[in-house]
Amino acid sequence: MTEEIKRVARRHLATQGADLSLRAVARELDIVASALYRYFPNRDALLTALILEAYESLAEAAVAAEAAVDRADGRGRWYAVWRGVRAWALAHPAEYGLLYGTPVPGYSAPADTVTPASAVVLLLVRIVVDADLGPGPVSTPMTEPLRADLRRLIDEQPGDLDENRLALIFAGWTQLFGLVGFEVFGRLDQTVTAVSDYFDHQAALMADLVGLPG
Amino acid sequence: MTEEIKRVARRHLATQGADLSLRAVARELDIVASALYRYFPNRDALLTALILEAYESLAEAAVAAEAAVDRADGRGRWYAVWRGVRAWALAHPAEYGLLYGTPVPGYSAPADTVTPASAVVLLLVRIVVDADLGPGPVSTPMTEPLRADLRRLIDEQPGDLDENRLALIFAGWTQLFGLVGFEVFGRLDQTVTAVSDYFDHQAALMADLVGLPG
DNA sequence: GTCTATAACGAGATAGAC
DNA sequence: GTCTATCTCGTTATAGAC
Repeated sequence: MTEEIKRVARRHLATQGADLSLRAVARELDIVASALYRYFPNRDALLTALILEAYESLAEAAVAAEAAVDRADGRGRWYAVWRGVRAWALAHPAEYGLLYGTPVPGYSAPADTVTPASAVVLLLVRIVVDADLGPGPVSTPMTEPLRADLRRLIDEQPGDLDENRLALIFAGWTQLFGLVGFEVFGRLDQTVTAVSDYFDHQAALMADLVGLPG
Repeated sequence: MTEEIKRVARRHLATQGADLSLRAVARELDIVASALYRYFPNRDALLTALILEAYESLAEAAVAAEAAVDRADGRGRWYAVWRGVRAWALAHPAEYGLLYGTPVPGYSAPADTVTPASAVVLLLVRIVVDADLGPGPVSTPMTEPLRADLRRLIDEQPGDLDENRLALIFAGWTQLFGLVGFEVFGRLDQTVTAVSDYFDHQAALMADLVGLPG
């Protein structure tokens, strides 16, 4: 039954936009709204469940796309993650909005969502680590607090990576979700028409910036 | 009176998150909620007015920040726009969400919002044009449809610019709003603590990528 | 015990009559 | 401008069915 509720709620999100109505979900299940409270203590709990599911779904899509590429082809893996994230977002725009759009008013994400939220960027990090590029170029000096932040993140991960390279990966990560957000939220509509080409081209630009050979 | 309503609504957006309650606005104005319909046909019309105002406010902030820098200092002007956009977004998070977050369900932005929405990217373009960098590096080949898109955009603008350079500027533009979105929507919270330093560093990385000297 | 329905509260957007 | 009425919503207390 919990699964059934989530399934319907997910579909409502997909068709109706960010508004999720408990009453509408219950109506479709031929159930009264208050009956939902047997399965979820409140609306936020249902939202949290949907958010966690969405993070996992996105991560699965990205991992699956990336896994289909030859391990030695770092640039191919990079492109695969980018395209995988974009394809998932276009197929699940409302869920994408839930994850990366305006936070739901009055809703604060529990701490459990931090780990699944970082799956994609970790994938990008792994690709670059596998490429074994050596220390990154010191294009711009870092302040000490920033360097400490990045070192801390590097220490949590296996493999060889320095702060400069990580900053470049983060640029790629921000670019990826910035671009997908622009497209999903319609902010590209009157500007670029060849969106797929544009996306691929930007993916290549950022792969260059990160230093992936190819 | 219309101005009064907008003023109060803007303040409500700023303090209360994305939820805009007509009743709350009316309550504060000591009138009844339905009286608002004398000035705005519905909630969406009020939203449209707020969105247009927000675009203008953001553009003004960016222009003002950029105007304070020596015309010859391209990199300084680039940084000023980035910091100006970030400062505005942090000061007006709900309005930022209105402009760049999840689209309001059932609300579609009228065409009037296209021009004010492009003010910031035009500012970035102008800075790069003023730097007179010559043709950009052909880092990655473009498809013909993409090249046509970019040429069309270039033709709408004065100055000397080629497609490759414009693609790099767009990367900077996406990066800027991706980064600001991450911060405003709290997606950076458990990752980077020295956010200002991180932001400045990314601004420098993208200025390098675009080719601004300094 | 476990689930569901009924009814209610307070909040909201909106339409129409005055 | 107001007031009233109708619709939505999340949520809870309570009562009843299996």
